[in-house]
Amino acid sequence: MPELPEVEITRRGLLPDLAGRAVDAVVTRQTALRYPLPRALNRRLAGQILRGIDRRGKYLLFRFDPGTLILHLGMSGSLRLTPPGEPPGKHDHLDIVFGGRALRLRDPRRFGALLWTPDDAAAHPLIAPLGIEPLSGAFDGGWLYAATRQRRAPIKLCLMDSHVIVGVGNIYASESLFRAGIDPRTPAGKLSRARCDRLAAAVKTTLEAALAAGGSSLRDFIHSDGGSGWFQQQHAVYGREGEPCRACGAKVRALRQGQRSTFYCPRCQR
DNA sequence: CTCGCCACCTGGGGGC
DNA sequence: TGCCCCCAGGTGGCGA
Repeated sequence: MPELPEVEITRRGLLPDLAGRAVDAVVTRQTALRYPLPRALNRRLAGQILRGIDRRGKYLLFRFDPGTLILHLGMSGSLRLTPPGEPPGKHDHLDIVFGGRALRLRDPRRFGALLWTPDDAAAHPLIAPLGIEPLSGAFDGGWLYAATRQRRAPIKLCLMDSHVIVGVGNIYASESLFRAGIDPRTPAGKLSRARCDRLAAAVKTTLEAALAAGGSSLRDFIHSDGGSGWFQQQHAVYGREGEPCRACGAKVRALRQGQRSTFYCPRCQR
């Protein structure tokens, strides 16, 4: 489910409610996520103050004095704050209780991950190899051009490789390539410098538009009953196979790349 | 190093 | 109704 904008919206929504607050208890119901849940979370965190929530790629980093809780929402994970006493649902695997309210992790597919590190989270084996942040100033056409020279893989797969660029998932990869007018099958190393400029700008614009859309419904999202899911967005090509391109009217096409669906406009994207 | 493929898991929808 | 197959917004780990 979540790509970078959804993860960032979650972070921003939780931060003002939770930063500086002490954990009352941690309640674990299902320990089999992508990795087994860390042991003794309640003993480790009870009484500890949440110092801050950072994000690296799609990982959320919950900072405590003794260490950092590293959370990835996988494909179906979500976090929200529940009112006191609300009973957990079937896929609510973990609660971190702050003053009666629970920060509740729901993840039906259990592709999510929760890890604990007493050390610098940036040095953790899952965090250290991550690629560039697409919304950072360092990410631009020049960077993208240099990073793709040796790559023959299709540009769409390259965009989704978290060891190259973080946070761009299946939806926003298709959307960004549409915005840049680039065929998703183009070998990454064949992109000209000018096209890299356009693509880097398109990635930023696409993610920022999603952030803005989510930001407007942020409070509802974090405090909702969870049934409303992620904010909706008007996609240009994603999920629109056979429908007319919003720009030129040609039929949007779908194909498979790396066992994932790609959507593109055959006329606008060359 | 780069690549292509598999794995993990549950649920929903369509076709028969 | 039921069953079976396919699909789903991620990514680590494997072998080539």
